[in-house]
Amino acid sequence: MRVSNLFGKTLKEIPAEADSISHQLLVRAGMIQQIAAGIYSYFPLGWLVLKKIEQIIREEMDTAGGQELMLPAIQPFELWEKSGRYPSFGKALFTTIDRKEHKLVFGPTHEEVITDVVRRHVQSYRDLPLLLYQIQDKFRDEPRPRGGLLRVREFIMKDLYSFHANAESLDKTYQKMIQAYKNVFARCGLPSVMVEADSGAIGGKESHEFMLIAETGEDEVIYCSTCDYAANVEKACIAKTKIEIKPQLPIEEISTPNIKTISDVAGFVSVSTSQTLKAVFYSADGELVFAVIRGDLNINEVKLKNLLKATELRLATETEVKAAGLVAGSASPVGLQGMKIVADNSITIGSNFVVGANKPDMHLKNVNYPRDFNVDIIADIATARPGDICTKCNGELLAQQGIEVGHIFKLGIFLSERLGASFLDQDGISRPIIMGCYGIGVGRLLAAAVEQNHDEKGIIWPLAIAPYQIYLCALNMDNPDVAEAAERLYHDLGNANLEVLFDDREESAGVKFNDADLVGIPLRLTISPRTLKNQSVEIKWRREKQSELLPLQQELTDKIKELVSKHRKG
RNA sequence: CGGGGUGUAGCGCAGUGGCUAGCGCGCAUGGUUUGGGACCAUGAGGUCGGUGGUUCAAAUCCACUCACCCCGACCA
Repeated sequence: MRVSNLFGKTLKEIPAEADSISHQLLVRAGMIQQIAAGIYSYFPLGWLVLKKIEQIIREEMDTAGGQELMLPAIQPFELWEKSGRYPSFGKALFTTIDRKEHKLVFGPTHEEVITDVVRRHVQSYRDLPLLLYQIQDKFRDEPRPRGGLLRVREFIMKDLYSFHANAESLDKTYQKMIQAYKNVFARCGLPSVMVEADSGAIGGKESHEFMLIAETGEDEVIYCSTCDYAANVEKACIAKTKIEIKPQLPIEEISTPNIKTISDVAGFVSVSTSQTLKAVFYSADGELVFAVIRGDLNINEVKLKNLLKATELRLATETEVKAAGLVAGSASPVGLQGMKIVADNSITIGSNFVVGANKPDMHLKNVNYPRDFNVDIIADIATARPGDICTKCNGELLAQQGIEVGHIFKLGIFLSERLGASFLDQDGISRPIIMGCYGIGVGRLLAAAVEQNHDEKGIIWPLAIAPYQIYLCALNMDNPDVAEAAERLYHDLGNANLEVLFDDREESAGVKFNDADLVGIPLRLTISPRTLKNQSVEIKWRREKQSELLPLQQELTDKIKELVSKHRKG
């Protein structure tokens, strides 16, 4: 492709709307353009990258036994009523009504449709297992799209759905997909980490996410400094520090004027925060819930939400708290009635706690569970933090920001049961099909690649997903010798099946070099009167500072081809 | 949905009631340049987000409204 013909212009200035690095660079490089909040067009350079990522994904899915198909973007709302997932998607589910007043959904994902497809075609265990995938546009009416391509409403996603006669078969495929995902990210040249994950609205039991580590990531990854444990903070478990259990002392009421926070209370009574209990109030689908946890820990709202099987969980408002007769800052599970109490299991690790007294400016000392209060549910609802202890090996946990680019789930049978997808087993008994699903956000992966690979000049594409492998930069195109040598090289490189973006514009060297750096093509070749004087071309990798001269001769294209393939392997 | 912000040329911005709405980038034409975003000259390009109001007079003041961005809520 010649730059003089390429659709899409580079920009010198940072677009006002773009905040994240990847958004700024992708717009400045002329790769994407926003048309509405969270809705983008892909221009040729951006689309080329996307197609390369898609191709790598396709090859890995095919290798893993997947078959690609295409599913409708618009789906009947009834499918979502049947699956029962309508409430958990809530307003993100984008619906419309056709001329016959029939309610339709723009697919936010395709489990419902694919299950319906499979339901009609699978009758026997002999038809299983089955791995079907699609790469296409989906739409979620996100409350707040942000960060350019990092969180959009219309997005391209690869989803593979697997169908099984038994759990072993699902396990086998799940492992295969883990390997396929690792291959995909490795082949893209993007280091990834796999972490244990919460399965969220999608449902299901076991679930893992694939993250690209980047400072700007929205997700927090907790990982162990010594073993291989890694989990999304939403899911991560910690070994709660043991505290010596002392003989239980009688409860004592103490005056604590104007003392509300845990650290103030602990300081006032001269105990560590781990000898206090913290109370937090939530509204779970409208019901007030009293959550209690040891004072040195924080509540993990995702764990709490899952535990309560709540669709909506938020902190209770001040008004709601007052109306329930609770005293913020001095609340206590002791003597509390008329509301659900959920406790973190840390309240059993410790003794003689300091808690609120349910009276203003008063606290209680020496409170012990279960001697002094009862709870409705006791479970792990604590948030992991860096510095906490790993449950697997007692190592120290650390945290990093990551961008979620893939998520895989063992769905089980809840969808196939609800949608009536069953098969006859060897004994002629009808059973629900066991399912798994495996997604990759293709556009987000592209953006995450930029977040991970850039410098102050622009993007630095990994070779495997770069829109072109080579940026051929001809300086002084009005010089016939330059023009001729550049045209010949462009032609030869093309014949050697190298992907070349040929900057044939009559622009100054600075403009061309800056554009080359901005667009981020891995290898730059420069031809100019200066290089021709030496019968050579200049060659420079985008990631490196140094350039070198290669002699302009017959073997040049072979030499470049070799460099490119060596770079790809290295 | 709550809080904050921004809408003026393709892009980035200036313009707080008064003449024909400006500047930079980009674009067009001509010329001089030519290894890290060159220079000179000339030129094209505007429903000032929209609607309604106040006024002799509105990009500018008021009301409503729409869009976009940021923080939070939310989020495979």
